[in-house]
Amino acid sequence: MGDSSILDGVFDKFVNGTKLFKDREALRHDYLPEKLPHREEQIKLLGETVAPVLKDARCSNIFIYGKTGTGKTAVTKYVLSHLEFKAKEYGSPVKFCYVNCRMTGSEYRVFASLSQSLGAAIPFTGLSVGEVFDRFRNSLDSTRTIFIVVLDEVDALIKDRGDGLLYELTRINETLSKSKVSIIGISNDLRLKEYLDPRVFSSLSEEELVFRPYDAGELRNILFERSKISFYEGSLSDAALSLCSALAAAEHGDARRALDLLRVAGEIAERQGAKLVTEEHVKDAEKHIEHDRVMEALKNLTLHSKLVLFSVYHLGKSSATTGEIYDVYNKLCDELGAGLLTQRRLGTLINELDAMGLLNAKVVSMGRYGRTKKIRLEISRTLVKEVFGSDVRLGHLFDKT
DNA sequence: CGTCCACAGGAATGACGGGCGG
DNA sequence: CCGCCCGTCATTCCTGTGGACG
Repeated sequence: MGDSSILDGVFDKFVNGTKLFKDREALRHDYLPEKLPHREEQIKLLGETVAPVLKDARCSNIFIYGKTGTGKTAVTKYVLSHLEFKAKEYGSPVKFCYVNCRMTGSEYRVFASLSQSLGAAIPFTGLSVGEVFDRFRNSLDSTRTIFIVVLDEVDALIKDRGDGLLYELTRINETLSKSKVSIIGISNDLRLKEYLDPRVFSSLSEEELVFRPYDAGELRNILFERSKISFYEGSLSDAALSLCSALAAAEHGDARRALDLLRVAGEIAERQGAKLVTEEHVKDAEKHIEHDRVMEALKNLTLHSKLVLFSVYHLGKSSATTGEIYDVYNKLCDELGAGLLTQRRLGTLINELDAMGLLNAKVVSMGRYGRTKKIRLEISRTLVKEVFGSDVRLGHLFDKT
C-alpha cells in the first residue's frame, strides 16, 4: 500500500511540523470572546436598555444598525448571555431567542423557530402562517415569561416578504395576559426604514443603536487580542497582522473578513511548514478565500444559471446585452435538449448572479437603440472553465473552444 | 422636441412537491 | 386518503424609461 506512506508523510508533518495555532477556534466568527474591544459603549447602552427585564418589566424594542462584521451580533449575544446569567441569579422569568432571518429564510420558519425555542413543536411546513403565530402566542402565554426576540439580518425578511411579521410581533403584547415580548432587530441595511411601515418602524425603534465600521487601527487591536489566544507567541508577524487589518478596513471595516484572512493565512503557513505567518501568507489567503467563495457559488448553481453564465463566457466579449445572451442561451438549450426559460426569467437570473458577484450587470440606455443591461463576467475565465469543464452536462461544450 | 427601441422589472397567476390535520 | 396550505420556480401580461435619432 503505497498510499499509506504518502499519508504517513502528511500526518508526520502535521504532528512534528512547526505548529502555529494554539487554538484555532478563537478565529471563527461565531466565537464569542470575553472582551469585545471598541464596543464598550454599545455594550453599555444595550445593557442599560435591556436591564428593566430583571425587574419583571418589558424592555424597549431596539433597532441595531451596522454593516457586516461590525460586531452587532457579537455584542447582542454577549449582552444577552450575561443578562440570562443575571436573570437566573434574580429568578426573573427571562428567555430570549436568537433568529437569523436570512438563514432561517421565511416568515413561517422564523415563527416556527421562535415557537420551538419555547418548546412548541412546529412542522417544517403544512400550517398557515396565522396558525403558527397562534401557537407561538399560546405557548408564550401559557407561562409567565419575559421574552426577548432577536431578529438578526431582519432586512432579508422585509425586502421580499413585507413587514407583516414585524407588524404582528409589535402588536402581540396587546393580546398577551401573562407574558411580555421585546424585540431586538438587527439590520445591515441603513435604509431599512424606507421599506418599513412607519408605524412598525416607530414601534420597533424605541431605542436605536448604530455600529460604526471599525477602522484599521481598531481591527488591528481586535486581531491582536484574538491572536494572543489563537497563535503561539512569535508565530505571527506584525506585518501580517497589519495587512489583515488594512485589507478588511478597506472592505467597510469588516472584522469577520479580518479574522478569516488571519485564520486562512495561518493555515497556509502551517501547511507550508513555515515558522512565521508573513504578509505573503495573507496575500495568498486573500486569493484562496475568493477562489473558494466563487467555486462554492458556481457549483451550487442551477442548470439554467450555469447556462446563463456560460453564455456570457461563450460570447467572449467584454460586455454583452440581455438579448445577446438570450440568443446564445437559446442555442445552448437546444443543443442540450433542455427546456428553455423566458427572457423575463433570464433577467432575474442575471440579477441573482450579479448579487452573488459572479456577473456584473448594469442598466444602460443606448438611446435610439433601446435600453438594456450591460453584463460582464466578474470572475476569471479560467475559473469558469475549471468548474464547468468537469460538469457532466456542460463539459463537452469546451471541447470545441 | 417628440419618437421609439429594447429591454427593465412589477403584479398576477399557475404548476409542483412536501406536509399537515382530520 | 382528502383537502388544504406552504414555498419555490416559472410564465404571462404589463407599464415604464433614458436618450440617440430624425
